Amino acid sequence: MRKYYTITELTREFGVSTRTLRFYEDEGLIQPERRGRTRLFKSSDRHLIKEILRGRRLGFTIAEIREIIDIYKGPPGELGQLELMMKRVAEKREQLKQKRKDIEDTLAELDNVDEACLARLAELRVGT
Amino acid sequence: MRKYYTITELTREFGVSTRTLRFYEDEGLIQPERRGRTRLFKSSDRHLIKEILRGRRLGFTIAEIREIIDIYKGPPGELGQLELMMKRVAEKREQLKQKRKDIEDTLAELDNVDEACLARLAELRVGT
DNA sequence: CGAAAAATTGACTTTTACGTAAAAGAAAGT
DNA sequence: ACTTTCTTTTACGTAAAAGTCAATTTTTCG
Repeated sequence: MRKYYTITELTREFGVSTRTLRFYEDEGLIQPERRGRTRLFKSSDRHLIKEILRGRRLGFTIAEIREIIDIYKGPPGELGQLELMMKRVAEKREQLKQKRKDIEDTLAELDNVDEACLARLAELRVGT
Repeated sequence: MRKYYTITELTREFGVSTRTLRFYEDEGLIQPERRGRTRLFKSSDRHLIKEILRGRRLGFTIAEIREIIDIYKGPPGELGQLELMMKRVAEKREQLKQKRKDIEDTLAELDNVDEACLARLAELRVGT
């Protein structure tokens, strides 16, 4: 386990710019330590970045990603808060399931296209 | 089977604005007929809109959605084009599978959160 | 130490995907 | 016929998510 990552190490690993990581910091999604002015990223920050980018790939907005991250931060002590959190978890789950269904549907259509292509290829080989 | 849909019928059905549908037309994603100036949407247009919105939910850009739609338009005749298309189908499939994996991972983390919440709830009930 | 490479801040710009408003032509109900 | 409701075009506006540029530090390494 490494102690710290520099910002450029992480930009290279994840294929994002420094501007992007600083933007995420401005947005409060990550809070790397500082030595003087320089940012020091720990592996927990690195992991958070992974989650942020995962959310991004799924088309979530920064606000939505923030919600998800807040959820990960662990359950609060108070009863009302707990119930609210579980409700939010349920909502996110529904969103994700919808997306998964969208993916399955799209994959199915791509399968059809693929078959049509193969059929057309076969025709061509026979020499239409 | 209905013959035509008006623009507002579709906006209501899909929960989008007229501006959005016109925007998609400007972008060449749909091409409704015209009677005079008024747009007439057929069920094929309606179906296309469904696909567009599905892509949108998945976080695809308009350009990417256009690619997918172009793919659906059916296999071209020429061999080179066919091979190109199959390559693009394969690429999209990979993108979608990545997204699906992202979803599974996120769902798994939500499961953990849920469990933690339930555990905390149990503690509260016993009276910590 | 001293130069080169890396990091920081701040400001301005860009792109995407629409929102909004204005002005005017068409449709439909009474 | 008249009013209300739709619809259209044109044009400008905007929020989100960075990109880009410039001017400074700060670090690193020979």
